[in-house]
Amino acid sequence: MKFNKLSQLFSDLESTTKRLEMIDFLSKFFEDLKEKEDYRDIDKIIYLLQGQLTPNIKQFPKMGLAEKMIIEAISLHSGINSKRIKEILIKQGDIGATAEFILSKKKKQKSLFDYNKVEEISGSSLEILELYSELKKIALTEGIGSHDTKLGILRGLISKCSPLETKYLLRIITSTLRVGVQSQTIIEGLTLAFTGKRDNKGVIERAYSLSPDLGEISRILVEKGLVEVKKVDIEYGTPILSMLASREIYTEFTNRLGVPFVAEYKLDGERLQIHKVGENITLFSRRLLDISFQYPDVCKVIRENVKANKVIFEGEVVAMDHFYEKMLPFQVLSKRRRKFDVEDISKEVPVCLFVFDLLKFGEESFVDKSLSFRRKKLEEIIDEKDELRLVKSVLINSTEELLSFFNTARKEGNEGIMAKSIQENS
DNA sequence: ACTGATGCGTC
DNA sequence: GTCGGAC
DNA sequence: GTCCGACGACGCATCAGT
Repeated sequence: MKFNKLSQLFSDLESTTKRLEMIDFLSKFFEDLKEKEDYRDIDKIIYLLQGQLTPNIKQFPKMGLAEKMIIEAISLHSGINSKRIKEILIKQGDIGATAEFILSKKKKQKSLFDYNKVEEISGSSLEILELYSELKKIALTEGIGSHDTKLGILRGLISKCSPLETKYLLRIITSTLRVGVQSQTIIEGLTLAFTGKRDNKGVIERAYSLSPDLGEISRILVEKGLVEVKKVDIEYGTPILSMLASREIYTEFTNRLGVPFVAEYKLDGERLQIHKVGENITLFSRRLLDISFQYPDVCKVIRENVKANKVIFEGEVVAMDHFYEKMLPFQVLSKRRRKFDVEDISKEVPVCLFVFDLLKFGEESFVDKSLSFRRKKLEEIIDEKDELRLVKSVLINSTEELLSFFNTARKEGNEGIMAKSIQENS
């Protein structure tokens, strides 16, 4: 598929704020692929729609280009100095629109002198595959001179793009595509186009949350059907999407959840999803980056104190004082977010992993098991240590109990508390 | 070898 | 992480 | 209530320029 077709979709999506209309644009676009049975680029199209090059679970580098660098690129390409471009940027509001504005002027001028380059001017020839491989090159370029190399590749791309295409190209590069759709809306569009019924959304949503690669899910859907999408399950080595909490006044907990419910400390640290396969420990961040290298001490304590050959679980890693008595605030932990001198800093800033959930044990998925069942299993398999504990969790029966739990939580340096329903399906 | 600008990812 | 807009 | 995007603080990595 040509990039101009995708650009047109971006443009359509951007033209409305109505979700239903966006879903309609998406499903029409997908139905067109369906008619032509042209699924070759489906995964790449999905990634680009998400404003990304690869799904988060692929540990692929970022572009390393953002607004300031793009201004340089536009400047080089158009001959307009960067100060002037910044002025236009303020007026236009975004870097993509700025480029579109400048280029459409320039190309008009150019066409007066150079009739031979009509194709270049219309910019309609760029294949998504080519765009994609060039973008990958930009992301993979590193080291001395990488700056210029990246800009060089980008200039090449811009010269093959129409102003409209350039607009979205630059937005993709700067991670500001913002056409109003993200995973949930894309899933709706896919569901409608390829299953005909919006009710099937849950199937795709579930598959995506357990294997967060929407490009791959789409491919399964179009090539093998919904039946195969249903079979997608949590796997070792593939991090699942994090369940996010929402903020609420804690006195509202009883109203919403009824009693009893479970309350846990909300810790001021960094969330980790841990995959243990034998001696092999992988730690994933909330955005599914593999950050195992950052916490060798955590990996070690898991290796030695989690009595399960294969297991996936979640916890919050928190900075501790040297006696492992007091939890320290997030800023202290953030010193651990580094690539070099990892061993030194891990001695300087000790941490404790507070485990709070179990996702898979052996070959058995725990994602649909009840909270108490998951907790019980965790208690069985984890030998608590200074550096590895289960998060404090209690059953709350009354407002009085809630109040006192909240107060102790705050006293001990927590951010607050988490409330979890004890219903089976949550 | 050092510094500032830029980019990135956590909360 | 928070916030607010659109639906 | 759901979804998306705009926003901020902080610390570290990388690279260009010197």
